[in-house]
Amino acid sequence: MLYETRSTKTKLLNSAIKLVRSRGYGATSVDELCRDSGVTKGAFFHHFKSKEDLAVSATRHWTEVTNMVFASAPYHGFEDPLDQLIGYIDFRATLLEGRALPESTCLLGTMAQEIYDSNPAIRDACAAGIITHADDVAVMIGAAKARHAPKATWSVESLAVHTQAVIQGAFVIAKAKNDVALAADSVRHLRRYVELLFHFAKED
Amino acid sequence: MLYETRSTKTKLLNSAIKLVRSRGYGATSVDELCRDSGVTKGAFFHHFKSKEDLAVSATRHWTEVTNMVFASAPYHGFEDPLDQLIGYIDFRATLLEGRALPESTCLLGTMAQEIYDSNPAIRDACAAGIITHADDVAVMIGAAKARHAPKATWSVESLAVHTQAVIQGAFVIAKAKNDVALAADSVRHLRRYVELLFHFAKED
DNA sequence: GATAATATACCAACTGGTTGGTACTGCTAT
DNA sequence: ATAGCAGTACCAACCAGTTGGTATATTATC
Repeated sequence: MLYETRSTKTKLLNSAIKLVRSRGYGATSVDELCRDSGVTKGAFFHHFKSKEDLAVSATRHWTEVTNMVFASAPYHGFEDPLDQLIGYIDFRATLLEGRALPESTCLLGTMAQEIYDSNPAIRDACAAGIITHADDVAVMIGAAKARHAPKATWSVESLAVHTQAVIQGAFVIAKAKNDVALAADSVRHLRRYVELLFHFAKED
Repeated sequence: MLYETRSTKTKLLNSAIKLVRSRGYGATSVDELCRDSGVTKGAFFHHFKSKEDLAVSATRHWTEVTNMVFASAPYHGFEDPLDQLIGYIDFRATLLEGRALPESTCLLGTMAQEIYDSNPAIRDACAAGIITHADDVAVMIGAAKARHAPKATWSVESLAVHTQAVIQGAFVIAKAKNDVALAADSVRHLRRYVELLFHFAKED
């Protein structure tokens, strides 16, 4: 086909992810988006009814892409769910290695932080993406708890959400100090927390 | 005095804190700032040479105000630095109670997330504020470590920064899900982490 | 299987409104 | 009276979104 509707749309979605991750939503203009993806403004508004619509679609696109990254990650190979969980955390740490800040951080957290009070549609789309991921983590945590810490009092869901909070917070600190290494530091603390949580449960 | 230069300036700073915390930096216009604080545009640019200048001043103002809040917090009364540290974390949790989201979250984290790649001046001002606070926490952690866990391998500074990362991340998640309670949840996990870290150190 | 009708993809120019910032004027305290 | 403060009017640049139109693709009709 000569009219590449799929590629025009994905080009815009990828530009949105790229630009919003470094400038934020508000500071990314439709014109910039068009320039970056080599698409005209007419084409933009043919595919998306508004800038907000693009943002919502971009969160979905982001969720799909990242889901694939995690689906093919090595930690799924471990038999013990606790090993999987620790493996997941380590995998998150490797995602921070040798990458520049804007390529390391999370689109969803960046946008949510900025628009949570003024744009419910985007905010909810971000929340959905984060929760989808947290639920995947919760499955590992649930299985690990059932096997290694059945009597522990902490909740599976709460710990899963906490893992995401730590990662999001690590990005904020890394951005403020302009240093990705700080994010890896916090992920290491998260790893230790999970280890302590299970190590401790095994003792009694 | 009739020309209240101090109050005009502080009115603008307070409006900046209020509006930026809910809309973000980019989406907060100079006109809105003026409207909210009942100040004219001429007065605005008399006191601040640019919108960016206001933002940098606002981070300093924010740091001063929050420093005073923490300085007068109850946890300083404890003799044992570990009690102080746990008390600090609990105090952070109480700051989340019964407050709406925009009044609970951190100006510095919100701004840093948004402008880190496009506005170094504001970014550095945010980092400075966060680090100032992390350093205060590091003092407690250092004293607690010296008394209760002198042989522990984790670094005082790294843990201090991590406490701030967790709190920042808690805000991001709370914003995405539009629920302050989620932030308190993560702060509780942070408390447990610190407890485990010290409890564990005491055992060997 | 040619043709007409319709739907989709795209484009450049433009619109009304907003942006951060400026120029200039007037007020008020000392 | 003069220096610092506040008010009004304004600007060029930019914003998201619309316009009227063309080019390509798909489908319906014969």
